[in-house]
Amino acid sequence: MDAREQIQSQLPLTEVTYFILLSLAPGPRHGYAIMKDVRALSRERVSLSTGTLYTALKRLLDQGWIRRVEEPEKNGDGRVRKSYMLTSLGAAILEAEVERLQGLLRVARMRSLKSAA
Amino acid sequence: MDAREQIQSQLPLTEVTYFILLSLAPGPRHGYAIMKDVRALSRERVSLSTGTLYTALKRLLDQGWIRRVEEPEKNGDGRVRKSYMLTSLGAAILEAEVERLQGLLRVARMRSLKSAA
DNA sequence: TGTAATATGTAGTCAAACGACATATCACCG
DNA sequence: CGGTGATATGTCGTTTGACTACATATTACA
Repeated sequence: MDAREQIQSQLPLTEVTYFILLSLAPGPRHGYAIMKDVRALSRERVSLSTGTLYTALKRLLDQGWIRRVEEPEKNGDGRVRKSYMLTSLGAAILEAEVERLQGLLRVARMRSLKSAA
Repeated sequence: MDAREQIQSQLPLTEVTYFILLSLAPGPRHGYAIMKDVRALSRERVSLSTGTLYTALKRLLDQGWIRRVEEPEKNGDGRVRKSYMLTSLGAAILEAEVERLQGLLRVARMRSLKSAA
């Protein structure tokens, strides 16, 4: 199995996974910031519960799609916030998912769905 | 809960559900024809197992998204093929899902995913 | 001092896709 | 006439992952 097939076999992403990866696309974020970002990105439609978020982050770490970022930035306090960033694998999977989504809309247009015009 | 919220609460569709509904968008089809159509629509990527297909069809019937079509067309033989068509609810849900997918791609563009350009 | 926002996590449940299995007919070829 | 592949419909058991509920702790502000 080549790299492309390896990636394709992970698709489709769930909506939750898609939004988490997309939230990390511009740069590192910690869990709670991801929650707020996803809510904003989805126009309040997707509100991650903490159960969903942290089990998803654990899974994404195991899969090697994201990794922990050591935070040099202790903002005065000593609080530890665990930040995450995309790995190159994670970024590749996100790109592949975007292409898959485009394919879904392409076939909707083929089937003359007015909303897909 | 108004009609729009009723529909929104059913999203996101799974990929399997999306393709089945899309396969029925142009008109009635029976199970096996749906299987072949989905395979073609997805460029061989999505190959429904019969376990997936028939349990999905049963669920979609229960939900009232599709309904059985009485087949007047017995093609010479007496074989019974069970055909299905979209209900107006099913069609509305498919349209809403197309709009959701467009939203997913819109945010990917916002995040400068090159593949979403 | 209390309450809302920030922040991270676990446990148990449920929906749905999947592979494996089962059955039957039809068309065609050797 | 017998076999094989396509057509056609279905069940069962497993696994994945999202969800709700629960649990804990800090910070900021009124």
